[in-house]
Amino acid sequence: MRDALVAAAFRLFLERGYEQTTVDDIVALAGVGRRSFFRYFPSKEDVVFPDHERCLADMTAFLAAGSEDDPVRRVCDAARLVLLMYAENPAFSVQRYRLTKSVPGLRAYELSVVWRYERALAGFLRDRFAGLPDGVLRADVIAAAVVAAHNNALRSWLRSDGKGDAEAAVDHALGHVRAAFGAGPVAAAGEGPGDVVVVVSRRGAPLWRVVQELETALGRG
Amino acid sequence: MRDALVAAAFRLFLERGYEQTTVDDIVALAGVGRRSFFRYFPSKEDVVFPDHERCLADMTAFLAAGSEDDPVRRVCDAARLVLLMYAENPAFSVQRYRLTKSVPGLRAYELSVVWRYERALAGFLRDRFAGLPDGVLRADVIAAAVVAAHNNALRSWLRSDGKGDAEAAVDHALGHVRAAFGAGPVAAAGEGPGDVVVVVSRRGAPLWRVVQELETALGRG
DNA sequence: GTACGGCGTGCACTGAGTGCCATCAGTGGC
DNA sequence: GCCACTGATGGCACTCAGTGCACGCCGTAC
Repeated sequence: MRDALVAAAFRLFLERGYEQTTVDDIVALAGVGRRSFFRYFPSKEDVVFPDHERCLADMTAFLAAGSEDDPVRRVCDAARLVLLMYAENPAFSVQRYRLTKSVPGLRAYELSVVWRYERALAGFLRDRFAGLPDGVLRADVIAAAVVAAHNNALRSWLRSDGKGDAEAAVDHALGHVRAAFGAGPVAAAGEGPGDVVVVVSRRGAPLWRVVQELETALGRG
Repeated sequence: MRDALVAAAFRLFLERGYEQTTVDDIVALAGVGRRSFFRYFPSKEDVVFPDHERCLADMTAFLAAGSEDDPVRRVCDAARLVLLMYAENPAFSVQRYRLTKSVPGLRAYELSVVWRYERALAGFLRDRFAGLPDGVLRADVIAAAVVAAHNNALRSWLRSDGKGDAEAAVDHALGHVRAAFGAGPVAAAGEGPGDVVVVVSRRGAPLWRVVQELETALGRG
């Protein structure tokens, strides 16, 4: 029933446009009652993004489950889950992309979906950075950067009709973020019994990362 | 007339909530015709953000006007314009913040407004980075980071009822972004013999002192 | 058979947003 | 004084998304 509604909706959206299609048209084509539509989709916009709810749950679970040394890497991996969802069904994703690009209402709705992903990532980072100076700020900024990089790669893949290697593009884009925020000092040696800590860093490395490494080395993580 | 509508709308929104207030209620209180409301505000949500259109135009003009050596600095300055708009009328901004925080529909609308700011910043950076490798990606990521940092500072200022120094908070937040992205990738990669910094610290040394030393060593006073 | 809970459906209603036309003030030309 | 013209406003009717409610259908338990 859900699938039938989605199929009918997309057929009409592509045929005559999103705003020119009423919910009555959709349910008529799908052969179900109008009231049932709103049982499966809280709004007309939701039928365009039928799988984001599940994907968001997957991401939340992924973040809650594993723990890695580098939270930035973990968050990048979480973002990749979204790409995988899009890549599961390239034809559908490309159609939807064209739709959302041209309909302001859908673009606004997509923003709120992306926002929820971003908040999930930021929440994870906030926990990891708790106690660090400006931890919340860093978490928010890194989450925004990860989402922006991911979306940049995703959108160019969608613009090319799903041709090309989406995973490689996203990896490349996220690599930039990790270079800016994730790759900190080359080394930090402070684990030994002595009372001296040595940190080696490249010039231009992000200060936050250096400080984080320092704190760990100094025993304040 | 615009102002009268905004005033009436906010009075009712605060009194009985956004969703419990109909457009008819607003125009009745303002003493104007219902049709006139939609002449001034394309939707009920727009009355909550009556000055963003102007602010967006200001930002676009600001970006189009001046040219500075460092595009990242320019973009950060542009973001400050938004803060200034909020700071112009702290009481109103705080009220609106409470409203948008608690009403999902308004939060979604705000996202689309923020998105337009972000696209303005990203567009500026895309022009400046045109031709550079991954220029578009870099532009999008930096714009997102700037917006996230700005919003982080802005929101904590709003949460504190407009007490405290908003400008300082935003400057601090944007400083982090400029620290991460201000020095371009070429400089960050480091060339020449002096691109490695070694810091030696005693365990138990005050962290702020270590950071101070680091900043000096990394060339970021 | 009967009671019950879940699912789909029809109906009526609210409220946002729009198109169309009437009204009215201000303005310039004659 | 009179007449067009223009722009801002108001009123009215309409579409359509979304909701609350109650009804019917069906499979299961007892």
